[in-house]
Amino acid sequence: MEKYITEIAEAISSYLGIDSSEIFENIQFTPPDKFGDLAFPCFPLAKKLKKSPAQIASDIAEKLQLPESFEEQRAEGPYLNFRIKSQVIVRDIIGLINAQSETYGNSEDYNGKTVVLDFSSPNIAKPFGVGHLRSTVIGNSIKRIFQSQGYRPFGINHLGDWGTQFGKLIYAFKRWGDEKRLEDSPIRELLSVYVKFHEESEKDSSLDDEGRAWFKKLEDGDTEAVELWNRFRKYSEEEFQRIYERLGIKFEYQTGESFYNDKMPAVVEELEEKGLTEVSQDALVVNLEPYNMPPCLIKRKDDATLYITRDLAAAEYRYNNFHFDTMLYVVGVEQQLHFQQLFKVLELMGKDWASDCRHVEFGRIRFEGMDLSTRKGRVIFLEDVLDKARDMVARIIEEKNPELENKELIAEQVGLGAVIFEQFSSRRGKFVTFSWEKALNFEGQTGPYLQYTHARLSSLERKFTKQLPSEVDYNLLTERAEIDICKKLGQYPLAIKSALREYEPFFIAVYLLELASEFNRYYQKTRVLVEDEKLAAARLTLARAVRVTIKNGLYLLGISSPERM
RNA sequence: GCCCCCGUAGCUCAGCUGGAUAGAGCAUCUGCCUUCUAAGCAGAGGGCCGCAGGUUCGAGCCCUGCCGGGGGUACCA
Repeated sequence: MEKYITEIAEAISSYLGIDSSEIFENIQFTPPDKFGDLAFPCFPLAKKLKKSPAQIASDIAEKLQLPESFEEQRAEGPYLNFRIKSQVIVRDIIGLINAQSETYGNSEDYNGKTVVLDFSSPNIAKPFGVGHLRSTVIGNSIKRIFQSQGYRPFGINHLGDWGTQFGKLIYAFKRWGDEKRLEDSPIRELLSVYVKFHEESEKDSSLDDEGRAWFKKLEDGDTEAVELWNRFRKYSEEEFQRIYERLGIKFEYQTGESFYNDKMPAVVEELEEKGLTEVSQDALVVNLEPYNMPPCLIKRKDDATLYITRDLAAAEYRYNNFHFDTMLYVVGVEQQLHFQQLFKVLELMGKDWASDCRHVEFGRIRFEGMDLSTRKGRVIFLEDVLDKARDMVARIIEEKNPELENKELIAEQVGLGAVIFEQFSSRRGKFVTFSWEKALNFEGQTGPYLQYTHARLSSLERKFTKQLPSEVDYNLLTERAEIDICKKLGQYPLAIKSALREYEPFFIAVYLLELASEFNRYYQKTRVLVEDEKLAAARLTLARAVRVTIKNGLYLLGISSPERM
């Protein structure tokens, strides 16, 4: 599609003597079914040329040499509209998708660049709840999107394996925990003592000091504390690993916060050397008042470190080791201030790469109007959600397609498709309310809808038993719907580019739904495998282009595309 | 108190750097399975785009105020 926009931009540019990139920016898609395909609104030129937009449009329309891929240009009020030659677009797009297949949509725009993504990052010793799903799934998708455009990605699972909460947990386990229960069901036992701790600390705030004291011991290497912490960590990692495997997610690094323990003193020293720190209320802070922010706490009054201290060390370490061009933190909005402080302190330290760091924030998952809260024990285990989705799909398969092979595998893939896709059903900044009804919906704008479309198209290809002619005659695709589908297919690379620009996988989800829906409308009333073999071949090629594009797009979202379901 | 985000159809959300008649899905109602998977398709109803001003040739989108909701705000992450 970009190719055509460029053609127009260059033609108008040489006609008017204006920079073509400026025109390129202004060219837009027309509202569907009217006014051709691409439009150039003439409003911005009105002042410069001292003529009305409508006048400018008709002037250009009359005199401009029609760019070669177009069959028509006309002025419609203040808009100059262009219609692409349908044979050209059909040949170009289907030809391209056929040739590129699995790589359609990929580009080398960012070859040689490196991106670091900090995502998922659950806290150890706590269950992996639906709350963690968002960062995990969004981060994974952004990673794939960046990779598809040439970036070399480093996905880092910055496990929350350090901090005061572990002091609390150690204290709580020593006081209320049970060895046997820990052996049998580690995460549930840890959750239960953690919840107990927060119940009790409501009544007796001295418990918080106990927790802090145990964290201090842990940081100082106390044997008992370290031994318990190690066990908590081991149990959690086993649980997480199981879930990541199910979701098909891999990290280049699983370096949690504790990894940076020995790297913090250097950062603290550097801050002090650069004169950025001061002691306030017995704590070591960086004063950020000039920037309208509360002070950034580097060390507590008992000398123990804080979250941000570890993040500073981590950022420095990552820059030194990966030399990233961009670093993305896929973390909830509620940590916005934390990241503003982090980036500001890095900037004050003179790290010029601070401006390459970005907080990709997303809205939290709520449950029935309330926030999920680990502290209060309000958790929905992600595994339970995935299991339920899988079982529900299995039931539907039993009902609709009992002959299906590999039922369990496909039920799992489709269940995951539903749960994952739901995370892309609105912009990432939105808060989402978890409901079983939505998570287990397989109709309408859902993952299974796309997977189903893909499966039907796969089946179509299986049913075409004849040999595809080596030269498919694209000129046979003359129906309006067929040409429109090609135009839509051509927009796929643009959807990826805007998804990348705004760290917004949602754009790809929307695009795929539009594509699938447009194709399904066509497919409902037009038979593909017709008697006329040449026509059948041409339509089948179109169908395959749609299937491949859906599959590629679903991959970028982290969803698999079964061929039968 | 201060800072940030949100308010569009009954519900959940789109609406690209302001641009051509505000769009989907769910839910409700009505049709379509002797032909490529009905997890599909077609159709219907449903909107002072929170309220009030302002900027502009043009505002759901930008600015100001107000109302309503959410989040953050020094020893949690």
